Amino acid sequence: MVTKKTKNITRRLPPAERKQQIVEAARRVFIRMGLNGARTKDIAEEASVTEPTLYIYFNTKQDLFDAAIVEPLQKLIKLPKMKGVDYAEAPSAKEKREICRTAIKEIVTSMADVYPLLITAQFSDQESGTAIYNHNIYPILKEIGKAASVGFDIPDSDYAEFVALSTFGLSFSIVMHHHYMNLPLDIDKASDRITGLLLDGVA
Amino acid sequence: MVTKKTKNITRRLPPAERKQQIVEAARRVFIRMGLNGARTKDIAEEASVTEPTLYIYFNTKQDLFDAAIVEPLQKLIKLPKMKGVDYAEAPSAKEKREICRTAIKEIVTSMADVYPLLITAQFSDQESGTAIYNHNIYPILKEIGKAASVGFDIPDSDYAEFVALSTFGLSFSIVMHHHYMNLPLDIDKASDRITGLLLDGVA
Amino acid sequence: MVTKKTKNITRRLPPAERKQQIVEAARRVFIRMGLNGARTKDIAEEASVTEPTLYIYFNTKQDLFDAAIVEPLQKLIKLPKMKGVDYAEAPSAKEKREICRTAIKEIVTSMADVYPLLITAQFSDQESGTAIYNHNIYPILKEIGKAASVGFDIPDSDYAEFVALSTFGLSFSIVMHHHYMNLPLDIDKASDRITGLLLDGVA
Amino acid sequence: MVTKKTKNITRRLPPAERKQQIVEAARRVFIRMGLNGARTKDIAEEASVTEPTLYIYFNTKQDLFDAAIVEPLQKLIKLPKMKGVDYAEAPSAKEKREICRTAIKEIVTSMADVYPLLITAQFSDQESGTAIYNHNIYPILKEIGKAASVGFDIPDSDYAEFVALSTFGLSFSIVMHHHYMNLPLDIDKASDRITGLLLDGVA
DNA sequence: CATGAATGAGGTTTCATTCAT
DNA sequence: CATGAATGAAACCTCATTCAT
Repeated sequence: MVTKKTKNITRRLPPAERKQQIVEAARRVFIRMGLNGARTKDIAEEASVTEPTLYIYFNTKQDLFDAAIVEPLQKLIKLPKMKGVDYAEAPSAKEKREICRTAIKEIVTSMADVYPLLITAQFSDQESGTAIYNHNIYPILKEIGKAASVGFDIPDSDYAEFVALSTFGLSFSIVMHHHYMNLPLDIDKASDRITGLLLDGVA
Repeated sequence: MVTKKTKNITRRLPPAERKQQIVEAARRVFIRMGLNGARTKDIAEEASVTEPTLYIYFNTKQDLFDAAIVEPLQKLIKLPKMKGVDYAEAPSAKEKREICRTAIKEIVTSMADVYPLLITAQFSDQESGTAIYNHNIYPILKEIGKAASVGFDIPDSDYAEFVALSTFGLSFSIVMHHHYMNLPLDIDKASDRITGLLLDGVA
Repeated sequence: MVTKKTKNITRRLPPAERKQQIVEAARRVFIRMGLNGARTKDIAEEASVTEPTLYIYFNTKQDLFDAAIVEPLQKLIKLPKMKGVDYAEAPSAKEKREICRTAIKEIVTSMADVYPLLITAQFSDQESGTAIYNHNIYPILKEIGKAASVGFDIPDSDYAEFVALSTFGLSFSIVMHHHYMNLPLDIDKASDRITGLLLDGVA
Repeated sequence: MVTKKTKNITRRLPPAERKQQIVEAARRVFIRMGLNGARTKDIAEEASVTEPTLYIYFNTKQDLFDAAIVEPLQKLIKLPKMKGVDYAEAPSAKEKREICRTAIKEIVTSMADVYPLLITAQFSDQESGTAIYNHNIYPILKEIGKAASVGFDIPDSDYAEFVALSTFGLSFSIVMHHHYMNLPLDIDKASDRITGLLLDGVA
């Protein structure tokens, strides 16, 4: 008697699900290995499909990278909706501080989500790094700068940009630290500290 | 008339010079393309030698990467000698501020030099990123933290670490900005601003 | 009119067949050129596949060498089942002689099959030659020696070993001769002569 | 004070000596690694010279191989001067046996010297193997055959050739055994045994 | 004569991608 | 839709050999 061999991999998934599965697998591998270090073979294995299947859903490895890393990065990086207007209208210092804290918490939260994508996309090579910075990061910084400009009442747009950059740098370094030390990130604590630093300097 | 053919590339350089030339070419290419994106062919062309010549001086591409990126990174990253002791002894607030400014200027200067190496080594893949962070970056941060702890009179070592991390993040983001916007970096101005932020918060 | 281009090589063979095809091609090339003289390019051409295809079925050239030369050598070299026991029990001289002739015929037959593999594996370099001799040839010789010891009633195991070695040498040289002179080998005639020489010396 | 660096390698040897030194080094390396496995780098190191120096004395690696392996092989392989004539004239059986033993001793001695060269040249690839066999080995075998034909009074030249081949095979296998088992070869004992086998068969 | 520096040609192996089923 | 088989292109690296000193 011959028994039919059955593979343990999922066959004939609905296209959307399969695509999702591939994108997520690709993301994990790209984050681990970078664009050029990742092998389509590894992505396929991670997604429990064969390599040709990748090419049903994506034309090239670069497309897959875009779908797995660049697009979600762009989506996530837009999220923090600055409430500069509200901020300007807040009368008391205490309220101002609270609004600021909330905004920074949003930024830190976003950074925590975005960090692996960011460093994967941003630092894969100089050219795409520059592109990402110009098209995706800098515009956000300018928005944050504007909000800061209104919120902190900074007329000097150059200094406002510096403040925005600082917010980015502070969030980035905190998340980086927890990332490489493999520590859980207490977002509230981090946001509080960053807010404190920004408003008053080192305690 | 037949003229003797002469190649326009420099032949028969002393080993030390040739090696230097190769290392510098490799650095440029690795910074542009990353470890996995860089091609030995490109490095050879950039250095005006043939590929086999690379292998006279280095056994593998990885060795070349180490010599071109990792080793100088490690050398440069050690430079900023924190003067926490001096700082503690400084009596007046004004003097303290000045010492702090000097220290930060050193850090920013170092960051400006180190930035391309840092992102090339740190973000080529997760594994080496973690290694670099643990062996090269975090120890420095702890030193800066100690200096900050003494200088700012911070008893909480966790918070001191946060301050060190902040210094890193602020320098990093400023240098990053100028790097991708292809702008010259005014180190004095940047240091002043960072110092101001750290000591007093946003103006 | 444009006709669909079709390659004249067999595509999409079942793996077992393709592997077999590659192994056989590799064997021919290795026998012709030796391990270090053989080029994967030549093997691929001989097998009517491209070089990468070789690496689907074998990890390295050495693996291919093992599969094409070493493994069949080990398999074939085991075949001659000595019938020393039968031999001892054979009563008459005539029967003894016949049993001896049969055994030697088996050895010569085996040698004829094995010869190209043997010299390819044995004489590619000193190290592997020694390994093959110790692991594959000498054990067989010891077995033959034991059979001879029983069959010819030789108490001196050292002399029995010499007899075994002689059988090997006689078969080897005969097969070698026909191999290089490109002559067909008459196994019966060869076996008869060797048997005669071993039992009675030069006629 | 700068001291002049002095290399520890011998410079400016008389050409003949230097050539000799290179040939011997090459021989050792070729015997160990085979023609295609040997690296000119290894040969140069073994000879304590640099690679270009090899090319002062030899045009190609193949030339060096010929000088180191093929030529000495051809020289040594000619040595055993068969004394077939003497043999025919020897009257008594005992004298005949003694002359035979002497001849075989010469062959075994020659084989012991020649063995490493023989397998290196003969089995590096099929083509050169065939060439060596036809030009260097077979002619000798024919001579030995003629001597045997006279000495043993064998009219059948085909059988005489078989006897010559047998002498070769017996010597070869004995020397091979001692070579791979790394045992000293007792030439007298080996010659006695081979003589005995050839004249009388297994004792 | 001998070498240090360099290279042309080519080796094995990898990888993203395609084709036929 | 998914795969098993195969490949073109090119990667890293090696090696015999040459050139200028």
